Formats: sequence, C-alpha cells, structure tokens
Amino acid sequence: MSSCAILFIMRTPHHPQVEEITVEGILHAFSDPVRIEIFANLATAECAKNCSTFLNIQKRILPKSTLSMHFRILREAGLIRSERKGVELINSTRCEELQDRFGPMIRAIVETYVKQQKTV
Amino acid sequence: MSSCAILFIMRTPHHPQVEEITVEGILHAFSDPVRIEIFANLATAECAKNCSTFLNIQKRILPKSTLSMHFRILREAGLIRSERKGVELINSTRCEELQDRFGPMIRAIVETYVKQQKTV
DNA sequence: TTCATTAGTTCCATAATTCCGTACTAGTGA
DNA sequence: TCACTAGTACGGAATTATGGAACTAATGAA
Repeated sequence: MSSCAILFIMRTPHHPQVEEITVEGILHAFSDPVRIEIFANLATAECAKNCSTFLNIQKRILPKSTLSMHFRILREAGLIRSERKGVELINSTRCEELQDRFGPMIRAIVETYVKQQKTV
Repeated sequence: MSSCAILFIMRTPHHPQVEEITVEGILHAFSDPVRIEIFANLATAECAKNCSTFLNIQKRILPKSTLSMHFRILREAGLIRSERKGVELINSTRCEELQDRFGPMIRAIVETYVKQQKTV
C-alpha cells in the first residue's frame, strides 16, 4: 500500500484542498517573476498548457528542473491543477474553485501584472 | 558632498519613485507573513506607527535587526514611507501615491488577508 | 558639556531556500 | 525491446533570510 503510494507520486501530483489554501501561500507563489508570468499566461489562455510550453520565458531559457519546481510551487499554493495526459502534464488554473475566497485578489493581481507588462 | 550623503543614510531612508515600483516587488514584499501583517496593520490604522510597535507580531517576538530588514523591504518595494521624527521612524503606507497603478490590487490583497485572519 | 536611554541600522556568521545539472521514471509508438 | 519525449528526484552550489552584537543618531537629564 505504501509502495503503491510511492508508485503514484509521479502520476498524480498533490493538490491542496481549497480550505488549505492561504493568502500568504498565494503571494509567495506569485512573488517570483517566472511564476506570475506562467500563471498570468494560463489565466488568460484559451486552453490548458503543458509545462514545456514555458521552457522559454521572460527572455531566457529555463532548465527543466527549475521549471518543474516552479510548477510544483504554483500547484502546492493551490493556484493551478496539473493533470497527466499521456506523457504530458496539462496545467490549468483553479480560478473557479478559488473564486469565492480569492477571486477578486487573484483577478486584481493578474490584471495589474498584465497591464504592467504591456507598458514595459 | 559624498560624505554628506553617507551621513544622511540613517536619517532619511531611500524611497523609490512611483515609476520604479513593480508588481513583482510588491508581491515579494507581501510574500512574508510578518510583512503583510505589518502592512495590513498600517493600512487599516488611524495613524502612522513607529517600527517598534511591531516587535511583538504574530505571536512571537522579533529581533530588532529582523524587523528593521522587514521595514526596509516594504520601503524598497515602495509600499511604505518611513520618516524620522526625533529618535523614531514613523511609518505609513503610500496608498495615495500607489492608487492609480496598484490601488485595486493592494486593496484586494489587504481585504482578503484581513478576512482570512478573522476566520482563523 | 557628558552620560544614559531609546530607536533603528549595519555587520557578519549561520540557517534556510532556491537553482540547476545529472540521473532517473513513466508513457508512447515503432 | 528500444528510442524518444515529458517531467520528477536528488544533491551540491549559489543565493537569501535570520538574528546577535556592535554601532549611529536623537533626546533629555545632570
């Protein structure tokens, strides 16, 4: 049973319950330029995206392991959902679930960030 | 002239121009529980407060040097203004200056944080 | 003056995080 | 079975945070 749990670590990554999500956790996740860029991109995108979409981000190439870490932090903060589809991990925001408690805050952050990026 | 500048380092701490302030900087400043607590407290307070007001915060006693660093980060992110008044440093938010570019975001963050603290 | 006191800052050694190269696992398709 | 692709785990290097001790700057009393 425990070996089974270990086997599944790479299959279904852990997502916190909505009640476990905190403002501090969200703000820490957003405190990195790469992560807020990823989230803003996912939030304004038409469809979910895999991790490798972001290997090129903010004018530099990120190592896979670094990118993996950024996705883990966004996931553990409760901001995104990652689902395995074949060999890929498909990422989307959890905006609907977060709407009640964090909706206005997250929307304001993303809007302000996107507006800033346009002017720079 | 340069020695004069050095002399004044401990008198008037540096505050960035509004144009220099960034979303990432603000979110990094807010990513620490102590700092968001300080800012929320200043934002909802009737009057400006000195640093030592916060030596006791979040159920623990902070060393002066740590507190000093937290204020510096809030200041350098452009979130607060610190003005010397005698032996004290009087801190207040820069909400009015920030209103145009960051008002809605900061308000949403503080509101969400304050609401969370009430329920916990 | 000089001394004591208070409020913050700076310095620096240690602790904790983050970053990233390498080796790995898991799924797919030939 | 093998090669390939997508992503994770591990561990050391680089960076950042923490906090004690020594410091500066203002004030007020003797």
